Amino acid sequence: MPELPEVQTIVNGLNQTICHQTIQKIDVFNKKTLDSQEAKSLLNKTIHSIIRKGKYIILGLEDCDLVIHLRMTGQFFYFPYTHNYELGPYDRVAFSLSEGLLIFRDVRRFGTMKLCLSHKELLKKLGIDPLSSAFTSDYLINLFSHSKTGIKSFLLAQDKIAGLGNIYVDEALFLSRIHPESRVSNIAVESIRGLQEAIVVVLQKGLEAKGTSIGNGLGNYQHVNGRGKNQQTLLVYGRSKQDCIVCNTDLVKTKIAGRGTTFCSSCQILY
DNA sequence: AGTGGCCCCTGGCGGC
DNA sequence: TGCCGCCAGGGGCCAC
Repeated sequence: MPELPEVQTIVNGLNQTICHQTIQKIDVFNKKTLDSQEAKSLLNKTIHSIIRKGKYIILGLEDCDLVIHLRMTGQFFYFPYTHNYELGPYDRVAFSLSEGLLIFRDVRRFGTMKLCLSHKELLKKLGIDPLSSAFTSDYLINLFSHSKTGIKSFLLAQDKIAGLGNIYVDEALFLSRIHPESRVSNIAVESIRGLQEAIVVVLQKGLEAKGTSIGNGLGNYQHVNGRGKNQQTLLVYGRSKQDCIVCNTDLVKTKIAGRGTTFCSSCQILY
């Protein structure tokens, strides 16, 4: 389940491997992942940059952008031609680059690749990047004052803050001691400041651990060079019925805003 | 504006 | 053991 730290880790890995290489051939094994006409027009183009916007990966080509979303199970792997690679059943797109093979693997086939002149038009609805310097507590307080929705759905909405997903939202709400069923307009200003700090802390911690790799199953997040380590130090996500690390109460799992949500009913205050 | 539900998709797992 | 049905979930879309 790639969120901001996972996508950024993948982008970092791609920058170390495929930047400045030219796309010589593309094999599309799943039509919904990448349109075959769009694939054709990518041929002989050089990858000049790889950046992240929210949870999107943008390959900057000479005169266009390839905008990629991994959704749930999208993964990238890179194999230099000195390494013999045999295609697997979940490989959806294979890019033959000048020096190696870039594989897009996606078990559930939710992932998408779209070609456009510039990513700016396609991604214009994305909200603020939570790791940018503009993401301050005053910014968040202002955002909250214009909304009456629940905090869980607010933090998951990519048009407000771009990059948070279910794992880091649950972690940040626990750290800032805010109950996930709280209404944003009711949350005390001091708690919003705490939440802003908590969001940055959980994302940076995830980034340092190279992301969260849950389980060993097919399609679970990996970066270009292996698994992340953040799953080892999660405070609430995936820990329902286990002890809260602060007060020893059993953590609760419910469904809020359509998402599985784990929290401590004792530590986290309902506003 | 907000909310809830459906859809996409498939492996994994709990329950019977 | 074997099978059924549900769950995971990002985001787009639709109805209310």
